Amino acid sequence: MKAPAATRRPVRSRRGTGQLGIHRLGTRGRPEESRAAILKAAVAEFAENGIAGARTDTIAREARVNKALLYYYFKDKDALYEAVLDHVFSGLRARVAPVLESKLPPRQKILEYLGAYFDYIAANPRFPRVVQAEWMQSGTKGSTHMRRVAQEYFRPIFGKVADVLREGIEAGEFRAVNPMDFVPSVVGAIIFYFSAAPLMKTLMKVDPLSEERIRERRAFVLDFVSAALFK
Amino acid sequence: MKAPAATRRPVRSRRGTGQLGIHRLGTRGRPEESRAAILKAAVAEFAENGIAGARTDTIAREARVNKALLYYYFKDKDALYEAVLDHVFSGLRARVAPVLESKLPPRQKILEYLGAYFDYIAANPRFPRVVQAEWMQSGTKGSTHMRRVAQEYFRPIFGKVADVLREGIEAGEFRAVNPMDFVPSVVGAIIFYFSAAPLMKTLMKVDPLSEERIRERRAFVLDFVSAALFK
DNA sequence: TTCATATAATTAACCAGTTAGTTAGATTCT
DNA sequence: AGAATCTAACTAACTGGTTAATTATATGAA
Repeated sequence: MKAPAATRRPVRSRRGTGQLGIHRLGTRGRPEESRAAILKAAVAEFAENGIAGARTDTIAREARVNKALLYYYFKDKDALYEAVLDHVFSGLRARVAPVLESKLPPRQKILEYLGAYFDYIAANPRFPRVVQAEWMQSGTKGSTHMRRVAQEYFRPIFGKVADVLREGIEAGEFRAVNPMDFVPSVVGAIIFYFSAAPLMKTLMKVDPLSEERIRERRAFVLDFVSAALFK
Repeated sequence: MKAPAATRRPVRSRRGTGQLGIHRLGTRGRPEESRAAILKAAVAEFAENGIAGARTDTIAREARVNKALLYYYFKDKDALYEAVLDHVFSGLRARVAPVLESKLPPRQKILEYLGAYFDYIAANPRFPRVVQAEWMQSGTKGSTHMRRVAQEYFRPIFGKVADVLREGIEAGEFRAVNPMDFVPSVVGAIIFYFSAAPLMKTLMKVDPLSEERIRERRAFVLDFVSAALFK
């Protein structure tokens, strides 16, 4: 049976979340905030569930915004993910590039680079997971924006690190390492700790993400790489 | 004209897809093979698309088996994934545990351990991705079998590596490292290279997975860790 | 040897729940 | 008024999982 069509009355304004108090972002909210809230919620959701596992409904709900607004700001789920990637990597580049462009001597430059990298990840421990979600897609599949991200962020940074290494090696300060080996090794060491943290937590007494532990970890990474790279 | 019916010789084994050569797995084929084919296809699919992104239809198709058969052998998608995890980790343990239980002196033992680990991953470069898919789920979510896998595989191996480290440190051969730092660092260095390989491929000339490159990479990892750990 | 029966292996067809994305409009700001 | 921001309600397509039937093999009684 269908309801009498005539009854369809103009809904009027029955707005508000239903919850009181909480001033929602929609309806006259600063659009910047809405967009930012969506992006932030997306980071969390993609990190937690991967690309395919992320739910746009959840992202919208978590951002306290109607799902359609999400599609107002972002073309589709994939574009949203792309925006998340850009957010993550532009942040990383912002911390790391200045160091690599500075005039420090090779030793310090490498150490500062590692430190900056580490600090950025430590401040955003969810990021490695967001990124790994992308790598998984990048096998045979097209993954167009994977390539873009690589070009835009990785290549220049990689190039600069390679330069520093060459410099240090030529100066006789570094052992002869291939950047293609060195970079993924140190990045892997930095990133892996954080992406494995939840798992580690289940089998150690220590909280792997406690402030104190992170300090210790940072010192270890710098020392470990120093010992491995410096002559 | 049709051949005289009398010639109808006992068909014997006409199992075959209709395609020649390829004896299909279905229709009363050796069940072992079917199960194995499903598992193999599942590894590939999970590695490529993550847990949520993996399609049971695709797995079945790729295994040349009806989807219902997949559910005949495995309770559900999650159980299948669990089986994949067991497959991967029991393989790893099989290579690594004997080394750690041997009577080698600490130095060699660590090197052999790293080598065995590396070789296993190198022989199965998809595995890291399968595992990372799981870690992503393990945030706030229950991820019951994550804990199980950690208990069953990681803890014992971790414990043994920690023992070797302690031994080496006490003997004055190793620098004093916390296993909680050392293990994720080296594992990260090993794994990361392979999970990042597709991405690296897009921005280097060299194929990061070529046999020659892998040999080089292996040597690097052993050397790098040696320099960082040994006094 | 032969035929009936049980059981393991396998499949085609289906379905109910989910989810990305849309539509048509409502508010608010300038 | 007009553009920008925002929403409730809706839908087309997909996907995990099920069901009922089918085929092949083994077993055992006659």
